[in-house]
Amino acid sequence: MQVEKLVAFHKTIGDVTRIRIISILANGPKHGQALAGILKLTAPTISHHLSKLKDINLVKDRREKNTVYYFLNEDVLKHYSSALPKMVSTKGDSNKMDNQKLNLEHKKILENFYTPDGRLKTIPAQRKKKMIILHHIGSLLEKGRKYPEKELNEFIQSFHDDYATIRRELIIGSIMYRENSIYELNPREMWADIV
Amino acid sequence: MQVEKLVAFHKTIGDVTRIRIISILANGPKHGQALAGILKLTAPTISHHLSKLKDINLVKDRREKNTVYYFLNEDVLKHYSSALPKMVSTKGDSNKMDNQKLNLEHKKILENFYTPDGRLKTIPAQRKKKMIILHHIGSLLEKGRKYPEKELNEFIQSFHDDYATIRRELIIGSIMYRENSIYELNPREMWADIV
DNA sequence: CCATTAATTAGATTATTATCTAATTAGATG
DNA sequence: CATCTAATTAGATAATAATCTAATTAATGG
Repeated sequence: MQVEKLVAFHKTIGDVTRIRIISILANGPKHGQALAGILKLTAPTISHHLSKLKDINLVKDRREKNTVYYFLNEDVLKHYSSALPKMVSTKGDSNKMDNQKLNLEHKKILENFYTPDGRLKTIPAQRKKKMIILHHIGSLLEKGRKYPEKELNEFIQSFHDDYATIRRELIIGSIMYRENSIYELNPREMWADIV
Repeated sequence: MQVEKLVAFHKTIGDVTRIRIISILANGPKHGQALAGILKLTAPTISHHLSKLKDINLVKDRREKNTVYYFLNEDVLKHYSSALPKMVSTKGDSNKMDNQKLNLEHKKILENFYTPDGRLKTIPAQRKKKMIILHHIGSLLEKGRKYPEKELNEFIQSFHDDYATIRRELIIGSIMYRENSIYELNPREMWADIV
């Protein structure tokens, strides 16, 4: 999924007239004049909106004699509507834990070291616990993305003020690698292209 | 569900920067500076977008010391994302038939009198069949909405050219009622406010 | 070929909005 | 109280887009 398409979908849906058109077409195909009549808009305006809806493949048309019937492609609607919620629950902390059936021990450790706001209380001293935390932080970075050191610092700082230590640990634990002060994560996460 | 809210939701989501913010917040809370750093935008710009996201309740915040943490309200995301697909499958002809376990006889009658495009071939002469067709047309109108006669004509005309007859039949069959040339349907359909 | 009807395109207007800089507010801390 | 940092607000600019009228294209039917 490219972000642009997802954005285009929502941008197209985010208009009262187009939502009304979708709502009408949900009852079955209609031709342009009918839509214009129901919505009290001119034909060119309807044409304009239909063209946008066709751009994202949400509406298809079929000519019959002189008039063109427009109808919904429900698959597109379902596909893009579910994209964001799916992303959030795949990517989000707690849900991901559930998905991966992360064992309770890990769960507890994360809960113990994080405030409810997602900040680290302290950096675990125990190696095992520390690795769990580091992997977790890593899981929140984006695969394939190159992070300048300054940017990585800022990111880590949203968890803990001692970003230097954590940054070093990420390298030592080989969760990230560095090249000319540019940091990158090992591939793990989907949705890399969004952030 | 008011249309305005649904539109506002999609309009808000339909922006690259805001999608990216959502994607970031899917990993857990972040503060404004962090977002600005990651997205390489200024603080006021981030503030602007967060304010829009807060308007639709998709993002909440909590102050901690001097910095404000923003986090996603996933319920809102799921709620509004599912609204349109739900509407389409509830409202759409074939699906509604399935839902209501409309018996095969009705189904056949509807199929016999409708073209695949949703236009009426003829008005059934048999009373029973006529009522099935009329109820079906009524089911495509919106509960609680007042239809001026002209508008109702246009709507009916998208099914059949003889709108006068059908309009009269809708009244006789008490599917609609009229007051000062304003027509209204008996409550039946959800999503009344969209079309 | 001409007339009709439906749909699209062109062009103009108006409204909305994403982004920036500069100024302001709000807390925290020395 | 003075200072620092984070966030918001104000105001400006430039881009996008919704809608209309007028003109054009497409297909049908006599």
